[in-house]
Amino acid sequence: MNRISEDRIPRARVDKFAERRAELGAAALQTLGELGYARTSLREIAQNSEFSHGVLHYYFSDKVDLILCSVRQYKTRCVTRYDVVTASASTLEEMMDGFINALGETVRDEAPMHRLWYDLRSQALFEAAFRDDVAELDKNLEQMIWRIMSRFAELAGTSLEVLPAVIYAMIDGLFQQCLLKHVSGDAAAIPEMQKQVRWTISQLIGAPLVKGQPSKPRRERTGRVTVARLGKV
Amino acid sequence: MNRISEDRIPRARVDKFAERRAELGAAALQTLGELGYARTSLREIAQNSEFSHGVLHYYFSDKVDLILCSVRQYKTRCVTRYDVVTASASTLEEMMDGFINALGETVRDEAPMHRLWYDLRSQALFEAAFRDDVAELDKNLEQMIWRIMSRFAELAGTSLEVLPAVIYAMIDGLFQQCLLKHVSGDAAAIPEMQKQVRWTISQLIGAPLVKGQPSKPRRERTGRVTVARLGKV
DNA sequence: GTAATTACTGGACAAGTGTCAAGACAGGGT
DNA sequence: ACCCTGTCTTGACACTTGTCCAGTAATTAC
Repeated sequence: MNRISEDRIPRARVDKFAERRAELGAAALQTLGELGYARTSLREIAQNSEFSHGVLHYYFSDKVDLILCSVRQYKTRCVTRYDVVTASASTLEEMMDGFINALGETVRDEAPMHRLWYDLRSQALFEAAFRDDVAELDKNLEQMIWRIMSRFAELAGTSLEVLPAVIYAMIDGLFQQCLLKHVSGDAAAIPEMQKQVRWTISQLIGAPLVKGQPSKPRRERTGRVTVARLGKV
Repeated sequence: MNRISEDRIPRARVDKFAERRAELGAAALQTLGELGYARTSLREIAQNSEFSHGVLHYYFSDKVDLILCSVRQYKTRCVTRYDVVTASASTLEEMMDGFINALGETVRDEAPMHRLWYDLRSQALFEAAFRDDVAELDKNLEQMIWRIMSRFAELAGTSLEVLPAVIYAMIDGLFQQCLLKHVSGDAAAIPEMQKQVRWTISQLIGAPLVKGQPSKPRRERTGRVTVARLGKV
């Protein structure tokens, strides 16, 4: 019989049940990161675990239940990813280097997990069942970025003149651009993104951290108006 | 026999062939916008056209060929979406209102097309076949945003101190956040996004267009540092 | 007109999908 | 010894998928 529809279960069994759910959720997470949502099947997930495909319907009511479970695991793993940097840095330079390095490492080492996140966020645009979890995770990520930027401002002795949603959009957008280039084989994607983020943050907190950066970047003609351009970093 | 593998075809037939490809590509575009990539099948696409499912393999070598064709159609439709605003505006206020309104209308009227775009961009993170087209479209969108922002700067008599990729990331990120909220039924999503974009652009060009906006936004405690917050707009 | 080529249909195919259920296997309690 | 209960496997189901093809209708060439 299916356990998930029951109640009145001894405490120890509940733990073991939840444990196995987490185990299968991890297998789902791995598979989704490798193949993407559109190409992930239950049998493929089971093959990435040590069980057969039938067990999935013993621990999960259906496919959506399983995927939501794995998304929630991803969430807890992800939203505190950079808090250690925030906590340990005591100077602006240390903070900047730590954050930039952590960003680069994330793209390099955890590309599958993050492309999965972007995939699921897109799925939420079509599938209502994903929206609540995606919205909550998105909010948590925005808050994480906001904590980091607040720490930057604190270390710089300034205050942030920008909305949390805007900063999040910026960092997230640059990260996403970088991720696509990175998985496309562009080796320069990560340092380029790091340069952009470094430059952007230094602009936001009004304290140029970019060495050799002129206060007014040199200009060149682009279309009908003279535009700023990133100097040598 | 399959036409697409042949050559030496009269000029008139080539046109008609391309015409039907475009027609079927449009049907694919509509279907993808409604269902998303993961749930779109060839039979579903054919049902949104006036032909049977078999015809798709007469005009397209396979599913990827068809989808790429539809993506390229989307591209040409999309990348000049806001150029009319840029061209017609002669004052900063006019430009701002025009752009903000156009953004809102896009979310309201063309949500399916744009969630499809985000879906396909996510697919490109997994499927190499999509990467070239997605990268090119992404670049064109960045340039479109850059043209708009350049026009803003021109009208404001200032120059932009920010990278094209960063502005694009910002606008795109805010748009994406808004789109998710909008399809989730949040009626405030569009005006909220419009407020954010208006505020952001006015910050970037150093000319506050937000009526009643104090030069220094009022502060409140959030966590460990005093942070800026959006004033009444 | 007829013949040839193009355009399209509808059904078939194998492979893969989510879902489910009957049974196997273990372990403990009685 | 037995049954009972929680786990897990195996195989099946109804269905969908992309792909292909024999055959037909429509169009063009002559």
